[in-house]
Amino acid sequence: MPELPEVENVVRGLKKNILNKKICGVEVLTESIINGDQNFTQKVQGQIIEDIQRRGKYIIIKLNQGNLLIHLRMTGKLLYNGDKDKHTHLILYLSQDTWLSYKDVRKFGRILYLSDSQLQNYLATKVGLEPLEMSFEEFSQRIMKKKGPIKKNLLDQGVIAGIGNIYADEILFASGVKPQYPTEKLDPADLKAIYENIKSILAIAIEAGGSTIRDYVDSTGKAGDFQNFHKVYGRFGQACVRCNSSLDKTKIAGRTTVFCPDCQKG
DNA sequence: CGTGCGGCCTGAATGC
DNA sequence: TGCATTCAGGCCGCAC
Repeated sequence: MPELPEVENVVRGLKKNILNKKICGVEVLTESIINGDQNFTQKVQGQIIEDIQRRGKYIIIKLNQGNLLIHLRMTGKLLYNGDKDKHTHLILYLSQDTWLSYKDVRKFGRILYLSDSQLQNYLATKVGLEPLEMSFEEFSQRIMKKKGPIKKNLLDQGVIAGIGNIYADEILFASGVKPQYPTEKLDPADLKAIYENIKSILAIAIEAGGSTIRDYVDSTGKAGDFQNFHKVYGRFGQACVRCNSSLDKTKIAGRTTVFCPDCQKG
């Protein structure tokens, strides 16, 4: 499930391979992936790929006119020169006999063509702070406007963009705060710890190539390593690496949540 | 306006 | 063994 570190690795891979290439042809195999946009091919064909950026969990491919806004959701993959199979939904044929394909077993992901103003509007209304760039003041101001379980608010993309289920649990374990701990009760030391761990865990995960749980790979087909360093995600019932207690499990905001009942406060 | 939940999807894992 | 059910979790849209 691609979160910020995985998406960042996809973007880095794409930058090596598709920058400045021309989109010579478009093959739409599954209409729902482009939200049924009947003019998609016409809008994209012939354009040059000028830049590739990440914003939260979104990939933005900047064209000479307009943008592709891509979200991989759970099982989406953008592959450079990848093979075509029954889960391939879109192929962009590029210059120099290369191609970029979109593969997605569950078809949750989306690839939308947006003008510059549409893109700016979309990001401004839906996507919150960029975790690797936010200041402590920005973070604490935003998060303290929220109530309820801290994990729920770390997952809220309108507050901070890019944290999903894996990294939320890992960040809160490292911070010594239970995922269900009420946001409004966090003291300054908790906030500081959570802030620092957001930055450090995401940065380390990026350098490890992200986490591969089932099938995440970057645009060159390479899996990540960070799953080998998870301390709570996927470790329900196993021993806490800090205090040796048995890790507990619950549901928060509809998601499986693993935490240590003894060395996380709350 | 905010909140919570069903729907979207498929394949792997689990239950009987 | 085989069939049915559950689970995985991001985000949208809708009901309240």
